[in-house]
Amino acid sequence: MKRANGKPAMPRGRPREFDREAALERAIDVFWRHGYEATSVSDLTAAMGINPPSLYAAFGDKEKLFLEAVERYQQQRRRSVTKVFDEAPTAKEAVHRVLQDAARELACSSHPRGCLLVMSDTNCSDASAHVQSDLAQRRAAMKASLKARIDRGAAAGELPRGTDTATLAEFYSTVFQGMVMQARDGATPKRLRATADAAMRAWPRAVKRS
Amino acid sequence: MKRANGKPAMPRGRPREFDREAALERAIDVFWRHGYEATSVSDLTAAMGINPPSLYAAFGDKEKLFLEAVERYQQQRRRSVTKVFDEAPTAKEAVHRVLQDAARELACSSHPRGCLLVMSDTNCSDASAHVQSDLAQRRAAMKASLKARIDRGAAAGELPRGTDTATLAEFYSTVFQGMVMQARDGATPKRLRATADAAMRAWPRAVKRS
DNA sequence: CTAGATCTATATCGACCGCTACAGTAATGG
DNA sequence: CCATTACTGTAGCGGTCGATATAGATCTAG
Repeated sequence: MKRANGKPAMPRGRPREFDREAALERAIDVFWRHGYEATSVSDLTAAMGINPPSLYAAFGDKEKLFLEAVERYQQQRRRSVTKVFDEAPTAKEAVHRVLQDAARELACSSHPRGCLLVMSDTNCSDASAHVQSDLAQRRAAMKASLKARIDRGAAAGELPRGTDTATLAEFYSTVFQGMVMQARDGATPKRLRATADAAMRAWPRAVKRS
Repeated sequence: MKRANGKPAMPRGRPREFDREAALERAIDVFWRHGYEATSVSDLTAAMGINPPSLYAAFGDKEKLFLEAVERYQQQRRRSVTKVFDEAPTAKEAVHRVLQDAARELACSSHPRGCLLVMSDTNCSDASAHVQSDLAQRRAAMKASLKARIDRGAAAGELPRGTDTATLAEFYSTVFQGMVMQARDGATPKRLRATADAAMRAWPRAVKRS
């Protein structure tokens, strides 16, 4: 609820001293590294450079902070994927480029390995069921957007008649999630890239027409 | 340190009242469901039907209990996979059958979804680094045994010359781990099977010789 | 039967969890 | 200036964590 017009219209009282967005970025990094449950509020406040009351005033509680971190994280990823989906001339090339980008990003040294949406998926108690279902929805949405891009390619005649695009989307989602785990286990970008290239050999080939 | 000779040679003192192996099976189930860190000793004692001192006397501590559970779990899986590797006539069929078995087992209703070796992989703090490295070694061993089977097929001339068997093994390990995550997200055995079949289309084809 | 060992169950231990009450401080609008 | 507001850091809430001290019960060895 920041100001959006020309006038300052500062909120009353003493303004916040820390940068909310910068703090959120720090929180993303910690959650990315350790997941939701394994990250303590102490870890967060230490990394964000603030005290617990400031965290709770600015973000609500640990769960709201996590969900906001996930939303921000995913906005950035979605932008990148959407760009590839739009620019790639064919569905096959779109999928290939997304996997290649993943191979580079999942083991990039400038941020934690793996994917924030997957990092909190396992090793969780019943207490975080609400968070789990939110993450599951987001993963399902990713799969759906992948299927939509493949369907677009199918409509353009890029795929053999009767190709099961749902299965195809599910397969490449599976490969992506597997690559996340491989990255967690120390796979290099080069190894991940080789895996991505191997996966593309499963793309349906047009039956020879003669 | 049980007796191994003919004589009873009972250990001194009051014998344990609960069945150690049955309790371990219960522990496997709980760890399988929630992973290592997210499982509390209270969860374990409740499921095993024993009290904390009995657990610590019989298994050492939570970490030793987990490692023993993992070892027992993996022995069973290894036996199944080894059988398939030995019986399948070709490497391709071996890999296909392992993935098909996984599709059935990962979403089987008679036990928790997913794979115990993967369930504790994410969402973990630095405190369990020792456990993490143990699990990573086991996953690496699985990948190595897969590569060994593929190499055997390559030696038998089943694969095109110059095929990168390491990449092939890594790709199918990636698919398996991805299937684990899909199973966690509610994929049915039928959907997993479709994904496994899709993955087999990436198997190298012999170049036409004309 | 006694001595010794190890089981059982209860009742904690200190440490940390997510979270907040409190007091002091600093910036605002009027 | 004052009154209001919401920040700041400290200190601590009830609860749970992994792990144990303790005491009584129950087994074997001699």
